[in-house]
Amino acid sequence: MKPIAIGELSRRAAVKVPTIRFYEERGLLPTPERTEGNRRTYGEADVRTLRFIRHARELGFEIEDIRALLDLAGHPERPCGEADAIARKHLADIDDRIARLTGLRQEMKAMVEQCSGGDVRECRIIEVLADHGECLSDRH
Amino acid sequence: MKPIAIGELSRRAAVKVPTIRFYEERGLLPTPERTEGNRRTYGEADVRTLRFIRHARELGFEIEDIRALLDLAGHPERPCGEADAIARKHLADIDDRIARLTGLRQEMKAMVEQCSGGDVRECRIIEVLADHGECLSDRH
DNA sequence: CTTGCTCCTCTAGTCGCTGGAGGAAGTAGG
DNA sequence: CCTACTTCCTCCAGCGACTAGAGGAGCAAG
Repeated sequence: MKPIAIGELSRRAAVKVPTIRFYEERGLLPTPERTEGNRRTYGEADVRTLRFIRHARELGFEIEDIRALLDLAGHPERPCGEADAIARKHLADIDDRIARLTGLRQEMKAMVEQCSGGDVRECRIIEVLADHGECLSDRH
Repeated sequence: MKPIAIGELSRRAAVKVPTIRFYEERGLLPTPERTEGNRRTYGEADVRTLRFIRHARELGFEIEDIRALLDLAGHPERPCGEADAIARKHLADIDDRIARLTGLRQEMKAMVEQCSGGDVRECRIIEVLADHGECLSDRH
């Protein structure tokens, strides 16, 4: 297994180099070994971990949650109730966000469709934004 | 029309007091008049403007976009193509976010359901997050 | 050996707030 | 009129999660 440089890790995990260093500083990634010339070297495990982190971030997990999950992953003998709790919390969260965004989409769509292409005077976009009472949805 | 204090404005527009001052500093709210004792005083127009801002923020508009919209609103003689463009950009954005979140929801749901309640050893949550290839969706 | 890329550390900036310190002004009750 | 309480003022620091830049060193290919 040949060592992986930070740039390659960056490409393979689709995470920018400074962000990798940031994750290391925040304790999400283990302190990597260094070459003689003081460069970080990684292995395949780090690629997986970093993908895990990126993926979790895309799912909206906060750094703290991710650290908790990684801690858990590092201790396979512990029951996974905690990981489950974190994930469930996020499921609820995601449902909420989808509902909100769907409502907002309705409004935004209506706004765009009602725009007559004329002056701002008769532009519904600004009107609708100005008066919350005109919203199509009350989900927010 | 009696003057409105910042606290009342805050309650009526559902925007925190420091956030109001922040918006003022960022040029989203006009510099308000002051009382003899140096307190900001607002009017009904400010309530509407602030609601406009809050609403736009909830829709995910950035401060810069909001400033552009407000500028437009202040010049009713200009054509509203720009407002339309901003709103359209956001509609596309929202659609994208909904699609992504829906995919993520699937995954998250599968994760939670597959959690056996046993050890981390057989916990799907960590596995699924660790390996992007197991995703149910390719939308992200 | 030189060119050009990657990497190092460190610091500062981004966005959109949020909170606190320390003090002045306004208000309601006695 | 005095006191107590609330609201407001300014200024400054901090949050999360990066992102960007300066200034310098290491390394691989031609």
